[in-house]
Amino acid sequence: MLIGEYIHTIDTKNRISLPAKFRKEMGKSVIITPGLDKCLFVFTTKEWAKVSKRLSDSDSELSFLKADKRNFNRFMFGRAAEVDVDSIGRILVPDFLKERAGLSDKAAVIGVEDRVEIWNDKVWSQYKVRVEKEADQLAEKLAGETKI
Amino acid sequence: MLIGEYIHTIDTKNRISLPAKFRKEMGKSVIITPGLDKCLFVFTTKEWAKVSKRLSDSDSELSFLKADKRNFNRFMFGRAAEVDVDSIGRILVPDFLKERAGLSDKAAVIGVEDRVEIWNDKVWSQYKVRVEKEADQLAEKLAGETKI
DNA sequence: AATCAGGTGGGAAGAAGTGGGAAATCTGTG
DNA sequence: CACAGATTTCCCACTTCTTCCCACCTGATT
Repeated sequence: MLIGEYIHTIDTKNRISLPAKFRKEMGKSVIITPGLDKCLFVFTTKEWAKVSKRLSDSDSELSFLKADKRNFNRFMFGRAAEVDVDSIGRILVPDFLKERAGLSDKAAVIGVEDRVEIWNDKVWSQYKVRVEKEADQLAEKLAGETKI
Repeated sequence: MLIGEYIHTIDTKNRISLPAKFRKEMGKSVIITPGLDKCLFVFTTKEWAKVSKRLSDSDSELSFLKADKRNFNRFMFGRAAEVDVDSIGRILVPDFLKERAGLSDKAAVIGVEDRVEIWNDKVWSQYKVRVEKEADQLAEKLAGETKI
Protein backbone atom coordinates (compact mmCIF):
# COMPACT_ATOMS: atom_id res chain seq x y z
CA MET A 1 0.00 0.00 0.00
CA LEU A 2 1.19 3.50 -0.88
CA ILE A 3 1.24 5.86 2.07
CA GLY A 4 3.09 8.97 3.13
CA GLU A 5 3.90 12.48 1.98
CA TYR A 6 7.16 13.52 0.34
CA ILE A 7 8.33 16.85 -1.02
CA HIS A 8 10.45 16.34 -4.11
CA THR A 9 11.81 18.66 -6.73
CA ILE A 10 10.83 18.71 -10.37
CA ASP A 11 14.09 19.41 -12.15
CA THR A 12 14.65 21.44 -15.29
CA LYS A 13 13.98 18.38 -17.39
CA ASN A 14 10.57 17.78 -15.77
CA ARG A 15 11.79 14.76 -13.86
CA ILE A 16 10.58 13.88 -10.37
CA SER A 17 11.75 11.09 -8.09
CA LEU A 18 9.24 8.62 -6.83
CA PRO A 19 9.85 8.05 -3.13
CA ALA A 20 12.06 5.01 -2.66
CA LYS A 21 9.34 3.33 -0.65
CA PHE A 22 6.96 3.45 -3.62
CA ARG A 23 9.27 2.09 -6.26
CA LYS A 24 8.83 -1.58 -5.80
CA GLU A 25 5.08 -1.25 -6.02
CA MET A 26 5.14 1.16 -8.95
CA GLY A 27 7.09 -1.09 -11.28
CA LYS A 28 8.81 -0.07 -14.49
CA SER A 29 6.19 2.13 -16.02
CA VAL A 30 3.22 4.10 -14.76
CA ILE A 31 0.21 6.02 -16.07
CA ILE A 32 -0.17 9.69 -15.20
CA THR A 33 -3.54 11.42 -15.54
CA PRO A 34 -5.10 14.69 -14.46
CA GLY A 35 -6.74 14.11 -11.11
CA LEU A 36 -9.08 15.80 -8.73
CA ASP A 37 -8.41 19.28 -7.29
CA LYS A 38 -5.70 20.17 -9.81
CA CYS A 39 -3.38 17.37 -8.84
CA LEU A 40 -2.10 14.49 -10.92
CA PHE A 41 -2.83 10.83 -10.36
CA VAL A 42 -0.13 8.26 -10.93
CA PHE A 43 -1.29 4.69 -11.36
CA THR A 44 0.54 1.45 -11.77
CA THR A 45 -0.21 -0.12 -15.14
CA LYS A 46 -2.13 -2.80 -13.28
CA GLU A 47 -4.24 -0.34 -11.36
CA TRP A 48 -4.80 1.66 -14.54
CA ALA A 49 -6.17 -1.38 -16.29
CA LYS A 50 -8.70 -1.72 -13.48
CA VAL A 51 -9.62 1.93 -13.46
CA SER A 52 -10.02 2.27 -17.20
CA LYS A 53 -12.02 -0.91 -17.38
CA ARG A 54 -14.32 0.21 -14.62
CA LEU A 55 -14.86 3.57 -16.23
CA SER A 56 -15.23 2.70 -19.88
CA ASP A 57 -18.23 0.45 -19.49
CA SER A 58 -17.80 -2.14 -22.16
CA ASP A 59 -21.17 -2.34 -23.83
CA SER A 60 -21.04 -3.36 -27.46
CA GLU A 61 -21.60 0.13 -28.79
CA LEU A 62 -19.05 1.95 -30.89
CA SER A 63 -17.27 4.22 -28.49
CA PHE A 64 -17.50 7.35 -30.62
CA LEU A 65 -21.19 7.53 -31.42
CA LYS A 66 -22.28 9.26 -28.24
CA ALA A 67 -21.04 12.73 -27.43
CA ASP A 68 -20.82 12.00 -23.71
CA LYS A 69 -18.66 9.05 -24.31
CA ARG A 70 -16.40 10.92 -26.69
CA ASN A 71 -15.87 13.62 -24.14
CA PHE A 72 -15.24 11.09 -21.45
CA ASN A 73 -12.77 9.06 -23.45
CA ARG A 74 -10.90 12.10 -24.62
CA PHE A 75 -10.51 13.12 -21.04
CA MET A 76 -9.56 9.69 -19.80
CA PHE A 77 -7.17 8.68 -22.52
CA GLY A 78 -6.21 11.84 -24.34
CA ARG A 79 -4.89 13.45 -21.22
CA ALA A 80 -3.18 10.42 -19.79
CA ALA A 81 0.39 9.41 -20.43
CA GLU A 82 2.32 6.22 -19.99
CA VAL A 83 5.79 7.06 -18.75
CA ASP A 84 8.74 4.87 -17.90
CA VAL A 85 10.39 4.91 -14.53
CA ASP A 86 14.13 5.45 -15.06
CA SER A 87 16.86 3.33 -13.52
CA ILE A 88 16.94 5.38 -10.32
CA GLY A 89 13.21 5.78 -9.84
CA ARG A 90 12.32 9.01 -11.56
CA ILE A 91 9.45 9.71 -13.92
CA LEU A 92 9.05 12.38 -16.56
CA VAL A 93 6.02 14.63 -16.22
CA PRO A 94 4.66 15.63 -19.66
CA ASP A 95 4.42 19.38 -20.18
CA PHE A 96 0.67 19.46 -20.64
CA LEU A 97 0.13 17.70 -17.32
CA LYS A 98 2.72 19.75 -15.47
CA GLU A 99 0.94 22.84 -16.68
CA ARG A 100 -2.49 21.57 -15.72
CA ALA A 101 -1.43 20.78 -12.16
CA GLY A 102 0.41 24.10 -11.86
CA LEU A 103 3.62 22.36 -10.89
CA SER A 104 6.75 24.39 -10.43
CA ASP A 105 10.03 23.24 -8.89
CA LYS A 106 8.71 21.73 -5.67
CA ALA A 107 5.97 19.14 -5.65
CA ALA A 108 4.27 17.05 -2.99
CA VAL A 109 4.16 13.35 -3.74
CA ILE A 110 1.42 11.63 -1.79
CA GLY A 111 0.70 7.95 -1.42
CA VAL A 112 -3.06 7.34 -1.41
CA GLU A 113 -3.72 3.66 -0.91
CA ASP A 114 -3.43 2.38 -4.47
CA ARG A 115 -2.30 5.44 -6.36
CA VAL A 116 0.16 8.30 -6.03
CA GLU A 117 -0.81 11.95 -6.28
CA ILE A 118 1.42 14.82 -7.31
CA TRP A 119 0.56 18.32 -6.09
CA ASN A 120 2.04 21.74 -6.33
CA ASP A 121 3.57 21.89 -2.84
CA LYS A 122 1.91 25.19 -1.91
CA VAL A 123 -1.49 24.06 -3.08
CA TRP A 124 -0.99 20.89 -1.10
CA SER A 125 -0.24 22.68 2.16
CA GLN A 126 -3.23 24.96 1.67
CA TYR A 127 -5.36 21.95 0.99
CA LYS A 128 -4.17 20.35 4.21
CA VAL A 129 -4.98 23.47 6.22
CA ARG A 130 -8.44 23.61 4.72
CA VAL A 131 -9.19 19.98 5.39
CA GLU A 132 -7.90 20.31 8.92
CA LYS A 133 -10.18 23.25 9.63
CA GLU A 134 -13.10 21.36 8.25
CA ALA A 135 -12.19 18.46 10.47
CA ASP A 136 -12.12 20.79 13.48
CA GLN A 137 -15.49 22.21 12.58
CA LEU A 138 -16.86 18.78 12.07
CA ALA A 139 -15.60 17.79 15.51
CA GLU A 140 -17.21 20.89 17.05
CA LYS A 141 -20.45 20.07 15.36
CA LEU A 142 -20.38 16.53 16.53
CA ALA A 143 -19.57 17.65 20.04
CA GLY A 144 -22.48 20.13 19.90
CA GLU A 145 -24.99 17.56 18.83
CA THR A 146 -24.08 15.21 21.60
CA LYS A 147 -24.43 17.92 24.26
CA ILE A 148 -27.23 18.19 26.86
CA MET B 1 -3.46 1.41 -26.01
CA LEU B 2 -3.21 4.86 -27.54
CA ILE B 3 -3.02 7.60 -24.95
CA GLY B 4 -1.60 11.09 -24.61
CA GLU B 5 -1.56 14.48 -26.27
CA TYR B 6 1.07 15.71 -28.70
CA ILE B 7 1.37 18.99 -30.63
CA HIS B 8 2.88 18.41 -34.06
CA THR B 9 3.23 20.52 -37.15
CA ILE B 10 1.57 19.93 -40.48
CA ASP B 11 4.21 20.87 -42.99
CA THR B 12 3.77 22.55 -46.35
CA LYS B 13 3.24 19.17 -47.96
CA ASN B 14 0.39 18.27 -45.58
CA ARG B 15 2.49 15.73 -43.72
CA ILE B 16 2.18 15.17 -39.97
CA SER B 17 4.26 12.95 -37.71
CA LEU B 18 2.53 10.32 -35.66
CA PRO B 19 3.94 10.38 -32.13
CA ALA B 20 6.69 7.81 -31.80
CA LYS B 21 4.75 6.04 -29.08
CA PHE B 22 1.87 5.37 -31.46
CA ARG B 23 3.82 4.01 -34.38
CA LYS B 24 4.15 0.42 -33.41
CA GLU B 25 0.43 0.11 -32.83
CA MET B 26 -0.49 2.07 -35.97
CA GLY B 27 1.36 -0.15 -38.40
CA LYS B 28 2.20 0.66 -42.01
CA SER B 29 -1.06 2.18 -43.15
CA VAL B 30 -4.05 3.78 -41.46
CA ILE B 31 -7.58 4.92 -42.25
CA ILE B 32 -8.31 8.58 -41.81
CA THR B 33 -11.89 9.84 -41.72
CA PRO B 34 -13.80 12.95 -40.81
CA GLY B 35 -14.45 12.65 -37.10
CA LEU B 36 -17.13 14.00 -34.87
CA ASP B 37 -16.63 17.41 -33.22
CA LYS B 38 -14.52 18.93 -36.02
CA CYS B 39 -11.60 16.62 -35.66
CA LEU B 40 -10.26 13.77 -37.75
CA PHE B 41 -10.29 10.13 -36.70
CA VAL B 42 -7.34 7.92 -37.54
CA PHE B 43 -7.88 4.19 -37.19
CA THR B 44 -5.57 1.26 -37.54
CA THR B 45 -6.64 -0.97 -40.40
CA LYS B 46 -7.62 -3.56 -37.82
CA GLU B 47 -9.76 -1.17 -35.82
CA TRP B 48 -11.31 0.16 -39.01
CA ALA B 49 -12.40 -3.33 -39.96
CA LYS B 50 -14.31 -3.50 -36.69
CA VAL B 51 -15.80 -0.06 -37.11
CA SER B 52 -16.92 -0.59 -40.68
CA LYS B 53 -18.43 -3.93 -39.80
CA ARG B 54 -20.46 -2.34 -37.05
CA LEU B 55 -21.57 0.48 -39.25
CA SER B 56 -22.68 -1.75 -42.09
CA ASP B 57 -24.40 -4.43 -40.00
CA SER B 58 -28.08 -4.25 -40.73
CA ASP B 59 -28.95 -5.05 -37.15
CA SER B 60 -26.35 -2.78 -35.68
CA GLU B 61 -26.92 -0.94 -32.49
CA LEU B 62 -27.41 2.22 -34.50
CA SER B 63 -30.96 3.22 -33.79
CA PHE B 64 -30.98 5.61 -36.70
CA LEU B 65 -33.70 5.75 -39.25
CA LYS B 66 -32.58 4.26 -42.50
CA ALA B 67 -32.06 7.53 -44.28
CA ASP B 68 -30.03 8.83 -41.39
CA LYS B 69 -27.93 5.76 -41.41
CA ARG B 70 -27.26 6.03 -45.11
CA ASN B 71 -26.21 9.58 -44.66
CA PHE B 72 -24.00 8.76 -41.76
CA ASN B 73 -22.34 5.93 -43.61
CA ARG B 74 -21.71 8.15 -46.59
CA PHE B 75 -20.11 10.56 -44.21
CA MET B 76 -17.87 7.90 -42.69
CA PHE B 77 -17.12 5.73 -45.70
CA GLY B 78 -17.37 8.21 -48.52
CA ARG B 79 -14.74 10.44 -47.12
CA ALA B 80 -12.44 7.91 -45.54
CA ALA B 81 -8.98 7.55 -46.97
CA GLU B 82 -6.37 4.88 -46.54
CA VAL B 83 -2.98 6.51 -46.25
CA ASP B 84 0.48 5.01 -45.86
CA VAL B 85 2.74 5.78 -42.98
CA ASP B 86 6.10 6.79 -44.43
CA SER B 87 9.44 5.38 -43.34
CA ILE B 88 9.82 7.84 -40.48
CA GLY B 89 6.26 7.72 -39.18
CA ARG B 90 4.45 10.51 -41.00
CA ILE B 91 1.09 10.42 -42.72
CA LEU B 92 -0.30 12.60 -45.48
CA VAL B 93 -3.53 14.42 -44.66
CA PRO B 94 -5.77 14.70 -47.76
CA ASP B 95 -6.68 18.29 -48.59
CA PHE B 96 -10.42 17.89 -48.14
CA LEU B 97 -9.96 16.42 -44.68
CA LYS B 98 -7.44 19.03 -43.70
CA GLU B 99 -9.87 21.70 -44.74
CA ARG B 100 -12.79 20.07 -42.98
CA ALA B 101 -10.97 19.93 -39.65
CA GLY B 102 -9.69 23.46 -40.09
CA LEU B 103 -6.11 22.34 -39.71
CA SER B 104 -3.37 24.89 -40.13
CA ASP B 105 0.28 24.45 -39.28
CA LYS B 106 -0.05 23.21 -35.69
CA ALA B 107 -2.23 20.25 -34.83
CA ALA B 108 -2.97 18.32 -31.67
CA VAL B 109 -2.62 14.57 -32.02
CA ILE B 110 -4.60 12.75 -29.35
CA GLY B 111 -4.59 9.07 -28.43
CA VAL B 112 -8.09 7.95 -27.45
CA GLU B 113 -7.83 4.31 -26.45
CA ASP B 114 -8.23 2.64 -29.83
CA ARG B 115 -8.11 5.55 -32.24
CA VAL B 116 -6.12 8.71 -32.85
CA GLU B 117 -7.71 12.12 -33.27
CA ILE B 118 -6.24 15.11 -35.05
CA TRP B 119 -7.41 18.57 -34.01
CA ASN B 120 -6.60 22.12 -34.87
CA ASP B 121 -4.48 22.93 -31.82
CA LYS B 122 -6.46 26.04 -30.88
CA VAL B 123 -9.78 24.25 -31.21
CA TRP B 124 -8.40 21.46 -29.04
CA SER B 125 -7.38 23.78 -26.22
CA GLN B 126 -10.77 25.47 -26.36
CA TYR B 127 -12.43 22.10 -26.27
CA LYS B 128 -10.39 21.15 -23.22
CA VAL B 129 -11.48 24.26 -21.38
CA ARG B 130 -15.07 23.57 -22.28
CA VAL B 131 -15.08 20.04 -20.92
CA GLU B 132 -13.02 20.90 -17.87
CA LYS B 133 -16.07 21.16 -15.64
CA GLU B 134 -17.35 17.83 -16.79
CA ALA B 135 -13.86 16.49 -16.42
CA ASP B 136 -13.84 17.38 -12.75
CA GLN B 137 -16.98 15.35 -12.26
CA LEU B 138 -15.38 12.51 -14.11
CA ALA B 139 -12.37 12.77 -11.86
CA GLU B 140 -14.66 12.47 -8.86
CA LYS B 141 -15.92 9.28 -10.36
CA LEU B 142 -12.40 8.16 -11.09
CA ALA B 143 -11.27 8.83 -7.55
CA GLY B 144 -14.28 6.77 -6.52
CA GLU B 145 -14.40 5.22 -3.12
CA THR B 146 -10.67 5.69 -2.56
CA LYS B 147 -11.12 9.45 -2.21
CA ILE B 148 -9.44 11.19 0.73
C1' DA C 1 33.99 9.60 11.00
C1' DA C 2 33.00 6.57 7.38
C1' DT C 3 29.57 4.33 4.88
C1' DC C 4 25.26 3.88 2.78
C1' DA C 5 20.91 5.08 0.75
C1' DG C 6 18.01 8.42 -1.28
C1' DG C 7 17.63 12.41 -3.97
C1' DT C 8 19.44 15.90 -7.44
C1' DG C 9 22.00 17.62 -11.38
C1' DG C 10 24.19 17.53 -15.81
C1' DG C 11 26.75 15.86 -19.98
C1' DA C 12 26.65 12.94 -24.01
C1' DA C 13 24.63 9.69 -27.14
C1' DG C 14 20.66 8.68 -29.45
C1' DA C 15 15.99 9.33 -31.09
C1' DA C 16 12.27 12.12 -32.74
C1' DG C 17 10.45 15.77 -35.42
C1' DT C 18 10.92 18.95 -39.22
C1' DG C 19 12.40 20.60 -43.64
C1' DG C 20 13.85 20.22 -48.26
C1' DG C 21 15.84 18.30 -52.52
C1' DA C 22 15.78 14.72 -56.11
C1' DA C 23 13.40 11.14 -58.46
C1' DA C 24 9.13 9.47 -60.14
C1' DT C 25 4.54 10.14 -61.66
C1' DC C 26 0.84 12.60 -63.55
C1' DT C 27 -1.39 16.16 -66.54
C1' DG C 28 -2.29 18.96 -70.11
C1' DT C 29 -0.69 20.78 -74.51
C1' DG C 30 1.59 21.44 -78.95
C1' DC D 1 3.08 10.98 -79.30
C1' DA D 2 6.51 13.70 -77.10
C1' DC D 3 7.45 17.10 -73.94
C1' DA D 4 7.18 20.80 -70.22
C1' DG D 5 5.31 21.86 -66.08
C1' DA D 6 3.21 20.58 -61.95
C1' DT D 7 2.46 17.38 -58.31
C1' DT D 8 3.52 13.50 -55.51
C1' DT D 9 6.64 10.24 -53.38
C1' DC D 10 10.81 8.87 -51.52
C1' DC D 11 14.89 9.63 -49.18
C1' DC D 12 18.37 12.15 -46.73
C1' DA D 13 20.06 15.82 -43.53
C1' DC D 14 19.65 19.04 -39.91
C1' DT D 15 18.16 20.47 -35.42
C1' DT D 16 16.10 19.88 -31.20
C1' DC D 17 14.61 17.24 -27.59
C1' DT D 18 14.75 13.05 -24.91
C1' DT D 19 16.89 9.34 -22.63
C1' DC D 20 20.55 7.14 -20.49
C1' DC D 21 24.22 7.08 -17.55
C1' DC D 22 27.35 8.68 -14.18
C1' DA D 23 28.73 11.73 -10.43
C1' DC D 24 27.80 14.57 -6.61
C1' DC D 25 25.38 16.04 -2.45
C1' DT D 26 22.95 15.46 1.81
C1' DG D 27 21.33 13.34 5.72
C1' DA D 28 20.95 9.18 8.42
C1' DT D 29 23.14 5.11 10.51
C1' DT D 30 26.55 2.30 12.57
